[in-house]
Amino acid sequence: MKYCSISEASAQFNIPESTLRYYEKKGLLPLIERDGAGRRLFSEDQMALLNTVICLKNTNMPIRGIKQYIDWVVEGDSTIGLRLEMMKNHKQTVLAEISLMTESLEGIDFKISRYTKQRTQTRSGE
Amino acid sequence: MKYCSISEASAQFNIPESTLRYYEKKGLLPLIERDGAGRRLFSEDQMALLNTVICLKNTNMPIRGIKQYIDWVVEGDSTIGLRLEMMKNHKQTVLAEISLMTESLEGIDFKISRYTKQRTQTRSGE
DNA sequence: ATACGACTTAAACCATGGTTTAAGTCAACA
DNA sequence: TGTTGACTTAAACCATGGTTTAAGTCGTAT
Repeated sequence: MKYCSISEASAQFNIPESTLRYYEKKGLLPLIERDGAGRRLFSEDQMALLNTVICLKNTNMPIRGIKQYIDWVVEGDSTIGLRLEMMKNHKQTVLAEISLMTESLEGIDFKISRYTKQRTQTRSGE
Repeated sequence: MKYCSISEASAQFNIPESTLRYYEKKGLLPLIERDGAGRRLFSEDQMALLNTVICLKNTNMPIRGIKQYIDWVVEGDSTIGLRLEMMKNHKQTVLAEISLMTESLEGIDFKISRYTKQRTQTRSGE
């Protein structure tokens, strides 16, 4: 099993070391081992878990939601039902967010096309 | 021309009155008129502008970005080129955000399908 | 005329998600 | 052996985006 230092984990996920320490403190990266000098060792399992944390973060799940999920992962198989329900709910939340952004983007596209015309024709408006 | 009170604007866009006041204070809603008692009057133009502000907010443009845009709107036609450039850039930012979310959603879908199987079969894993 | 509801302000407060700082430890290399 | 670089901690600090509070004003219905 290969281990990563915090700087390697930071580089691989392009996340500041300070953020990784913050995530550990918040309970998003539990059970991280240490070497003899107290330095963090990220196992492959931890790197996979970090990847999951980042997926959830990328989809705007709040820290305490991610923590709940991680707590359930640590708790074991008995929480699979809860995790499944959480992921299904989260997926719906994310799809709604994407829809809202996509819809709002139409308003932006409308401005782009209006401004594109106006720039050459010299007209007025908001 | 019909005018809206702050409570009507709040209801129409489903935004708290406190947030509308905050936006005005931040310069996102300039030139809002007042009645004899000092109460805000939202004209149709202001409601249209508020709609634009909300579009930009829905797509996660920071307040100071929205303010810059609004400042340019107020400044007039000479800023159409700047506004066009801003909206084009913003569109790319939004598309990138949507891509990241969509991509991260795949990791979530993977968990959903794994957990769905595991729930009936009793297996182990993260 | 008075009480109510809707509005006003400035300022304080809050949550979220980090980032930065200060002081210190340790391993390895010159 | 001593200095350098990577790491450690706790705590302070910061930005963003509001929300809440306190105190007061106005118009209208009773």
